[in-house]
Amino acid sequence: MAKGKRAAAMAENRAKLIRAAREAFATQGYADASMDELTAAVGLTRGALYHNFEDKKGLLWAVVEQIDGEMAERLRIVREQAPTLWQGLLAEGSAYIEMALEPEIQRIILLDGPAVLGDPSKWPGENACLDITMRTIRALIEEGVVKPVDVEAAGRLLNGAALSAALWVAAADDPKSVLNKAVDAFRELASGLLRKAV
Amino acid sequence: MAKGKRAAAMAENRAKLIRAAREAFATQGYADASMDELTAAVGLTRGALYHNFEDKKGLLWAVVEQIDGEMAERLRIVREQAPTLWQGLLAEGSAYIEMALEPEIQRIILLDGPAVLGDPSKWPGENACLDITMRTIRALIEEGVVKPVDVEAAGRLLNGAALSAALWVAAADDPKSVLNKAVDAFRELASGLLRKAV
DNA sequence: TCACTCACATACGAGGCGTATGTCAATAGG
DNA sequence: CCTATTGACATACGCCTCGTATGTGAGTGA
Repeated sequence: MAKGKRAAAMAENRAKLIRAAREAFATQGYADASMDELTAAVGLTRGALYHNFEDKKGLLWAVVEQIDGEMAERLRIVREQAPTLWQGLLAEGSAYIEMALEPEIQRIILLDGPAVLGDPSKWPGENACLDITMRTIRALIEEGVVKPVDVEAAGRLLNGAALSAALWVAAADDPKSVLNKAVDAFRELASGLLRKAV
Repeated sequence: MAKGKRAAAMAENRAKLIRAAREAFATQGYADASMDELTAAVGLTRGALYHNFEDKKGLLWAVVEQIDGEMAERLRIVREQAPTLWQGLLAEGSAYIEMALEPEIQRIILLDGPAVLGDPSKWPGENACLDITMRTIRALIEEGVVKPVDVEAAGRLLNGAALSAALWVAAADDPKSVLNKAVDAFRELASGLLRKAV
């Protein structure tokens, strides 16, 4: 029964490397993160890295997948706690904007990810955040609350608006007041999807 | 009067390097563009590069400034040709989406630029595109066509939506039909800013 | 004509990535 | 219980790239 000993150790090391990579990529950026330092920080060498992952890019893939999954889960919870679908959509947008304030998400998911791995919409897990937004919009159209727009188009543009807002807020000198303006503007834009004005 | 001989040659070489950099950065991406190859392609060495620009990043700055200026000029023309301000705003958005189809703009301005140089809103020239959008929105508010929203917030979110749409279109298998959907959705979202629905 | 400047080339060192090779513990089989 | 094999990881090497320090020759002013 001592069969899983090596597999367990390997999973442990994979997790350690991903944890270290999240830290390094978030603080130094992908390009400036040294694989030697990163692996040494958790008591390993680059040997472990190239054995567990394809290459440096492969490690970024793993990190991105993990963070993306966490974000999707958080958005799901926010949406489900809202009293109506429409308010859920708005809450999702706000939550997304606020999440992008976190340096880890901002740097890895919003900046380096697209630059290194290409268009996020083609990431495996298919950008779980977008998926959730689209599902909500589809339901709202069926409810008759939202105009019969193209679901994917609306979802992507809403996400893009939220993303832009997030980057703006993150770079602002006074994030708090800017955050309010951004969320307000997001709601105004989103209301353009409504069948009739509120 | 043969005073400008060296200065003229220098300006020439600067231009050549920027041209080569636009080509290299657009096709290979910033990280994978070799400065040796890039300079050799125009008959120079890295010596010229580090003399004319601060470093590799400095060359990217120069390229970004040039492209940004061109984009702003194109958007200005589009806006001025529209019959009304509101239609000008929509036309700007569409034009922006279409511009992001160009690999050069997509790769350099939308992907590598933010990742390497940081938040575009803090670029010198202050992101001329955004500036134009904001001016238009301000005018529309004064006309009473648009709700009294925060100008910067609305401008940024609109730009973000357009950018997202552009990346989507660029990565699509069928850019043409996707472009239509994207532009439609953009108009719907933008209409959320209107004082009364159209 | 001569000294000086400066735009650019050349030479050098440091560091990073990817791969080929080595090593030792964990398993499987007899 | 002993041995062979696997596989996870470490070590060592080569190649490339960036940035800088130094060299050089054409242009410039007196």
